[in-house]
Amino acid sequence: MAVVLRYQKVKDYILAGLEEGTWGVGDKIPSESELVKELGASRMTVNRAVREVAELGLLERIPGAGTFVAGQPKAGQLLEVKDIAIQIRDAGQRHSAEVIKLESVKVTQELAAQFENRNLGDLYHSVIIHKADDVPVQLENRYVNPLQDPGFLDVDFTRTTPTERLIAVAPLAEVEHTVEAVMPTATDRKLLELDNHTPCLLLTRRTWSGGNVATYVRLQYPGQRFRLGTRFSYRGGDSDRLSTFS
Amino acid sequence: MAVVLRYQKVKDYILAGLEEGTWGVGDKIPSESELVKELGASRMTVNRAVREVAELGLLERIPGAGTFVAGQPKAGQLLEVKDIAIQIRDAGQRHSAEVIKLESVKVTQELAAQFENRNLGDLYHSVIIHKADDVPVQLENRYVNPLQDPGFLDVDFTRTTPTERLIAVAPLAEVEHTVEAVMPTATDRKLLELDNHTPCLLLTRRTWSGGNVATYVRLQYPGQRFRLGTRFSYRGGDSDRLSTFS
DNA sequence: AAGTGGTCTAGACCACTGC
DNA sequence: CAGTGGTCTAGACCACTTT
Repeated sequence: MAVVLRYQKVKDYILAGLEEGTWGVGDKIPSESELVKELGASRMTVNRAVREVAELGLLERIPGAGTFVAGQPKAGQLLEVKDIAIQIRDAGQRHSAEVIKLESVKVTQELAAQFENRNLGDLYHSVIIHKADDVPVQLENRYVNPLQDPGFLDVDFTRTTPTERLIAVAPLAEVEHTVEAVMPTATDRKLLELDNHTPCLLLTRRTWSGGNVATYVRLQYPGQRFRLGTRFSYRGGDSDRLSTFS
Repeated sequence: MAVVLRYQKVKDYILAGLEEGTWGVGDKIPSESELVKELGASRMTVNRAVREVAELGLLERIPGAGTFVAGQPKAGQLLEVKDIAIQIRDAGQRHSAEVIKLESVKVTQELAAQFENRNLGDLYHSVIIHKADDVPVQLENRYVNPLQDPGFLDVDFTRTTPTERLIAVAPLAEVEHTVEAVMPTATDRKLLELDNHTPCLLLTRRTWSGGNVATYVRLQYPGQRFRLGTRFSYRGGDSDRLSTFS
């Protein structure tokens, strides 16, 4: 028999009540001291349990007043974006990369905006096609702040990925993500070996390190060959990634 | 002066060390008892701090061995999907809904698969266009398990959203999300008032309640008018949603 | 004034790892 | 074996809300 953790028991008690509708949206659930009495755990333990359920977005805690069932729970985190090479290998396929560009470029107005107008000199620019079993699945278009990684242009990106490189070099402090649907440009279409009618998932990411924008990336995934997703359970806690190639 | 919480101080100490590169990827950070000595907090407090940083994906804890700097931190949660009506209102726009269909339908083979083969009778089906200031921004195509909400067909969805309704009726236990890029069908294109060349973001969601699939939804967002995103800071903890209409 | 959540402490026992 | 993280307790003080 598996030993059941005490704070997990308390969490289960609350989650069961929520699922069975013992308390409806907006209702007040038992206070910490009541749960201490009912369940025989210490207050620290009860507090941790309730705090963790609240972090899922299922409860709202109001100091001085009580703990209430939340109306609009977080839908659960979606799209945990991992390094593409790892994603491909996790799916049991062979990752390979083709370096299209690896160069220093002048800062355009758009790039200056993305990098928040710091008076930087040139930027490093890389364009890489990532393939799963020789089929293109991601077009990576990346701009890197040279201050964060002066040696970026000398790396062999058929052997390592820019993501891997930058994590080792510049520990990140902040991340911004955006997802949208786009039609690829003619050049991008050729690189991804697509026909005229296939839309792409465009994932844009900016990362900060030491107060500066470290990198600005545009990741394009062919709509037909790639899907991102998550399955999330409020009970188990751990979510499965469903990043799938189809 | 803001009072600094003790566990927050410990978190900041660790995060600062990670950001400044005091410890590199794979390195062992000070043990809990060392941090207790260095920072003068109790072990419970230190434990909470380290645990929370580890939950961000920045550290890996190995019982008996130590705490180590993780190689591939989670990129941060992306796309917190909220009810469309709230998203639109948060953006300062007026939400309106047009109900295209609200009916009972026979179960097709594809639907049976999505609902995991339970021998259900018919399913409820709704098609709704959500508009921001009278511009269509989401096409919601939803199937509902009648067992979860027998009264679904009688609701006036120009006044409330299906999401809002179902949260009140069927507390959810599990959520699955998928995102991909697609070209809308001719009918969908008309409903969304789009031209021939605009791709859509397709967000598919299934929710479970009491062991059964409660609802299966396909949400289509015109690529040009909608983007989803998040900005996430490891320090502050709270992330900003960037769901934007453009 | 009573109740609530938010935090913190100084101990404790356990299972596990590494030497 | 000593060190590590994982958990738990029984107190405590505080600021706040509700009555």
